[in-house]
Amino acid sequence: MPREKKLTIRDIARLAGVSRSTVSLAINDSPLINDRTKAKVLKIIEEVGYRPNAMARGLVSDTSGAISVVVPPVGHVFSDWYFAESLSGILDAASAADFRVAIEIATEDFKSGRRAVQQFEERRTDGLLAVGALVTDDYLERLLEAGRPVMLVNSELGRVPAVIADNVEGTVAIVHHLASLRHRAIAYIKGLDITTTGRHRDEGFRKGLQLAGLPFRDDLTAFGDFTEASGYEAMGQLLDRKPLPTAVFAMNDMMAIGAARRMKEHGLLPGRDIALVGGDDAPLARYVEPPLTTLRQSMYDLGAEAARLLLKWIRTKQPPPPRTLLHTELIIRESCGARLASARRGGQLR
Amino acid sequence: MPREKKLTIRDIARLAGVSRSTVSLAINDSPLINDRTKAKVLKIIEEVGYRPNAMARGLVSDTSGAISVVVPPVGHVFSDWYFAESLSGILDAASAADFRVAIEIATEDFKSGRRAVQQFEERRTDGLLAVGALVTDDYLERLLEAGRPVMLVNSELGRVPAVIADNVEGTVAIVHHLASLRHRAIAYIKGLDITTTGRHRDEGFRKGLQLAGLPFRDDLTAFGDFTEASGYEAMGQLLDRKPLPTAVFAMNDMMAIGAARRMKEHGLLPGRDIALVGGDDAPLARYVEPPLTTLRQSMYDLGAEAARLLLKWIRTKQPPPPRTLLHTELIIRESCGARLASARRGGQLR
DNA sequence: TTGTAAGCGTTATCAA
DNA sequence: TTGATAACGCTTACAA
Repeated sequence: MPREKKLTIRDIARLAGVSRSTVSLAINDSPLINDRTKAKVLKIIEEVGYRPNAMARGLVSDTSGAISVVVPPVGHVFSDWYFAESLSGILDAASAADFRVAIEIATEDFKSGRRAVQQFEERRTDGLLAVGALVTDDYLERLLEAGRPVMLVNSELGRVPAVIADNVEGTVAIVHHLASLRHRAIAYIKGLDITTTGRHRDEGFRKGLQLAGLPFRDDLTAFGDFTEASGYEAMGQLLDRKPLPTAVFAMNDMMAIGAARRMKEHGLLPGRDIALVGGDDAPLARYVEPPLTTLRQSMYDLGAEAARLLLKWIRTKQPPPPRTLLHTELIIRESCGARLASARRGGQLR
Repeated sequence: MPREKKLTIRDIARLAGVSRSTVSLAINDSPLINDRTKAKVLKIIEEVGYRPNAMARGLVSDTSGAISVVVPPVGHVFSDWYFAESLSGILDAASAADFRVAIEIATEDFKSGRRAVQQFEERRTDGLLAVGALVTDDYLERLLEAGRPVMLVNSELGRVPAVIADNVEGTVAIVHHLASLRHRAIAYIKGLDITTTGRHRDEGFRKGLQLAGLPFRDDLTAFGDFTEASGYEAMGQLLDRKPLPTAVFAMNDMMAIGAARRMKEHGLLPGRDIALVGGDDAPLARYVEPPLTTLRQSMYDLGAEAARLLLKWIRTKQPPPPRTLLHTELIIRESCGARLASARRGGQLR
């Protein structure tokens, strides 16, 4: 069992026969140091396996070399893949810049501001990234006002810089697609108004109808809360309408999946008897039957881009632009793959 | 914009009219300090919103107050939910103990040992938790030998302490269940040998057959790599067997889902014509058709328990027991819900 | 019970 | 180009 070696910069200085400050210059690749001296010092550092103490460095530089990612508490409307994918993007971008990533849970305690502010005041973090923040999370705005580097991943909140998916444009594309399939009566399963994504999809849906020359129909609108169960319930209401809508847009995939279950219980097969579109491109979307047409927003890309902007902000002290939009992509699968006319002929999909 | 206040222990000392060390004693709730003095100091700290600099504290105490979680690089055999659930458990347990959690990606660079060791040598982390480590990740053993607190979540590796699900017992229960449904010819879709979970399920499957008095049949064994596609392929091979097996055990859910797809293409409905069991209880398992019978191992519990043991290790300097087993649970759903006899009568499930 | 002073391991300033 | 030396903000003997 190798004994706990605890090398410091003094040891290196002694071994190299130079002073501590010379070692420091070598470590930090300063132009003030002679190449020969630097090489000699670095060689010794390599040999003995010395690593500078991050705490001591941080104490002097007043930085931590870490950013925090705030995630919603478990049980939130965003399911795991959403968080996991954005975290992957954040991790990759941060690691590339040699930053560490710490995770924080957005408990009420944290959001009340106390704990969030503390992370900065204790110099534990250099910046903060909020994934899946709600429009009610105003603690982020307070951090921003206090001059802290704070960014949002796929949500909007006051003047806090954000990287978001262009769900308005994407949902317009959904309606356009349905309209091009000759659908005139498009039902709508709307989610909650607390997420930016939801609000943008609502905006896009209405805009899309307008562009297609279709009216927004309250009688074809039902409400859910982003869960599978709420989609099932909402679809139940829509099935009472006469005549039935020929297409349904559910604001997210889980509600769409719930709606599909209700449709099938009612003897209607999505994609053959009725068109169904969701949103998110959750992993599940391609496995349900029939596979779900949906709107893909790459959470990985959103997370990575947000991390890059945050790190640049930390480095340069210059805040990024308030909004960075990333494209969404309409993923067409069997749940609305066929034209309405051919669907009516009862053609088997898949 | 409130200006950047940067309070130090000196400011508090001055405001409270005491010395810096007295403030320190108050912060750390020392018994050496007078209650009145402590109250006075803490009141001022509260009022002005002072927070001790974590770097300075860490420099003195030689601890970071953070643990690292090492996760496999994206694209690994474990899908996102696996990581996301265990991370949730780890986060909850660590937060409860007022520890922070930093994420590291197990890149080759990291695993080579250099980066992993550096995290400790730079005093950035007090302990390390590896989720989904492979049996080839021997850098963890080297860390352990160097006296670092290191634990495994649901894998085994040398003498590194681990918290794992009892997949042997669980898989025995699967075979027992199938045998009790009168299945005698149980086909087997085996995954890779690089995961502990896989090896334990293999062990449990063989043990289960033995207990049921059934032979292990090479001719009913096919191989996959834990992916949906590989399950699909493996099932294709098994469908060539005459007579067909009446039941199939796939080592994990994704392979089982692939197998189900192949069965259906072949005109066989899992749960009616053939019994199918997977493993993991992935979120997807309950949404596929028919819903999949599977073996649940709570990754949340495994993560939380591992974090608790790691933190205790850090606190007490006493390593935990080498193995902590957590129970698995057989989740019976439609894919093998009926007895073979009734299934043969063609009864509609669900 | 409180205060003084000596570190902790770096970086930065300023002479040499 | 290099080497003393003074911060950085805190904890902890040791003294008072």
